[in-house]
Amino acid sequence: MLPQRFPQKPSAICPNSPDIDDQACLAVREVLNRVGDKWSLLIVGYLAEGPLRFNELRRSVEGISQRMLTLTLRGLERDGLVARSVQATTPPRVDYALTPIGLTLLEPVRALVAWADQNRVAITDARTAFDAEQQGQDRAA
Amino acid sequence: MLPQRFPQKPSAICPNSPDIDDQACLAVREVLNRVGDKWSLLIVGYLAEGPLRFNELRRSVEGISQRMLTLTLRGLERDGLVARSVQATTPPRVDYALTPIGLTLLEPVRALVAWADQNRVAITDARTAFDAEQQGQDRAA
DNA sequence: CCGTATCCATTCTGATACTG
DNA sequence: CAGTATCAGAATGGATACGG
Repeated sequence: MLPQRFPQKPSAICPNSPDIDDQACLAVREVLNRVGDKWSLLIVGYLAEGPLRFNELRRSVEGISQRMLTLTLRGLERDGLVARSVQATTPPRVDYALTPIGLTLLEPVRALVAWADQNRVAITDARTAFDAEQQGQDRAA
Repeated sequence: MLPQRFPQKPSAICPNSPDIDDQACLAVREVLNRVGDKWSLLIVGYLAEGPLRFNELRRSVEGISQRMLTLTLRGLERDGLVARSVQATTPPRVDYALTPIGLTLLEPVRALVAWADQNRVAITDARTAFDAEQQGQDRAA
């Protein structure tokens, strides 16, 4: 409802429909932020095959620290993408599983991953070419 | 070819096909890293409607600093997603446009954005509920 | 087993000032 | 107009130690 000095919106990010406002833009970026961090997608990927316990995830996601696993799981749980269930046995057993929403996330994520996979060679080549050209520029100067 | 202590791979991130190796996993995460940063998708979104000059982008992408616009554009250019064309007039005119690869990125990105848009309310609600529950936990302790 | 707390290094980002 | 350089603060991530 606030006056917009820059009413133009990026079609890829926020479809130009009347009921998509700046709030949606922000929400989209927040979601992308979560999904784009270092571990979230990897964890969602592992959970796609079924629930896993904390230390099972820790062993699966090679290289992740305990701290980051906890933090990332909390984030996913907070957003309602992952469910945490505790059985108060000794020792305690904690399972993590995708929620229904978490499951639906899998589809667009897979599309993006497929794109990344299809274009990774082209991207690597582009990087190499770009870096080589930069080198040349520096020498020319 | 190296022995893998953890051969299991996240299906969402790395499809379990024989010719997708750990390199692909890394490449995918690199791509996701680029796409997941603060400004890239926003810029790709604006360029989806056609080429734009540097300062046109600056005015469109509200809140971006000159520095970050430069850096993000360089990154996208390096990855071959955006093309930079200079006309050496005075003052110089520099146009940025999506490359063919950049254009193909738009489709999976739109799918993710659509998901984010469809689920943003649920996610916001989940966050509120989670935070409220955390508050309760703190008080209970 | 499943965390939390603390500390530290690295990276990212924005503000500002300056150049061809 | 289209950048680059420099600096400071914020955010991110890892290592380690400790607690329920």
